[in-house]
Amino acid sequence: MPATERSTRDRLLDAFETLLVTAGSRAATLDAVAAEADVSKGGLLYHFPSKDELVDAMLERLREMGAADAERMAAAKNGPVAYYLETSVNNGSDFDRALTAAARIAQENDSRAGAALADLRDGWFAVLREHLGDEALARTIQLIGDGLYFDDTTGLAEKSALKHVRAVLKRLDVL
Amino acid sequence: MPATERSTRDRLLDAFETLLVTAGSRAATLDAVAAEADVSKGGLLYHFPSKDELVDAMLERLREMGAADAERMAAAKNGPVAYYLETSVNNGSDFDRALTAAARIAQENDSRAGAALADLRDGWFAVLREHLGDEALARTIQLIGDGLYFDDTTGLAEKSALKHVRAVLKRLDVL
DNA sequence: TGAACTGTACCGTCTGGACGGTATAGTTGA
DNA sequence: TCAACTATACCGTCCAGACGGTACAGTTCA
Repeated sequence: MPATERSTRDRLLDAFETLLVTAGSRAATLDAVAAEADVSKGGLLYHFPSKDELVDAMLERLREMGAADAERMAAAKNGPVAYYLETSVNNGSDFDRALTAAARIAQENDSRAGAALADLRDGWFAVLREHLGDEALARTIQLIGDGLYFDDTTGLAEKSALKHVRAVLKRLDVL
Repeated sequence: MPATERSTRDRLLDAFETLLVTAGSRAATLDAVAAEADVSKGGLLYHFPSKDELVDAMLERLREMGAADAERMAAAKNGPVAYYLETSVNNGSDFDRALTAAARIAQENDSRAGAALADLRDGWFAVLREHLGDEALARTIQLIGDGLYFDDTTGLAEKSALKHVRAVLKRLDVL
């Protein structure tokens, strides 16, 4: 196991996420995932004996990334709110991709994915609420973040959205 | 076309939407749609010769509902903002179902569905902006609506979210 | 030391079922 | 009579998953 390269296992999870994000869950077949990762189907099934376990592994990796993100948010230089809003718009990061992939699966009524997303959201909200000391404001900012994220993932993001949000939050003395 | 009952055509579109919303696009097969609507598969294909035309008809019906909704919003008794926020949370209405169904399809990278959703959003934004005379505020409120909608459709809506948003918007003298 | 063996990491093929769509013959009610 | 269906059979394709290999790096032990 050389530490220098991305492992086959990770490459398979990357490929699964990429297909979910760029083409939807219908297109994320085992064959397609294997091809995207340049691995044979047999190789994929060696690492993940079923599609279900592929999903589980993806969500597990997402949870790890989410916990790390909440920590970075709490310690962010310009404060948690600015960090949260900036990271709510899609940067093309691994974390964004994992998040969007999980949302795709959640929409197929997968309770595991729904639970993972809920836990991530709870983590962010805890930081916002702790920092602001104001539940109404924390909830509202979280909704704005959700809106930014939703617009991005549905491909209809308004470029100036973040600028407008900042202007309004300044009126509320939050930024 | 008797006005007293829902036509078979409408029942088929209803069934298609219901399956998309409750089980995701993978589950919305032609067989499943026909069964949900209590129509034979042949009957379904009589009305919609292909799945593509079923999608087109659904989006067309959505656009009609959307235009009517924007009109109601502009003329709402308590103002467009209150109307917009209230209708951003899922009421289980036909319109909500159609909207969510279209979002499901849009996420499978269907450009028709994406365009339909974009047009709906543009309609709402025009009303918000006209009423508020403030682009930053209009964009922010639209983002909050998007957030409310997103949370509902991913099954993790916070019950008190609307109340909190109202409190914050009052501080901004919007409500 | 080196033959026998073990475990890990794959590859390529096959099967059974589901899905979209076609076809066609028959039924029902205005 | 004719539009609006029902019912059933079928076809080609795609997909999840099972299966039987292969390659090869270590380990064991006589």
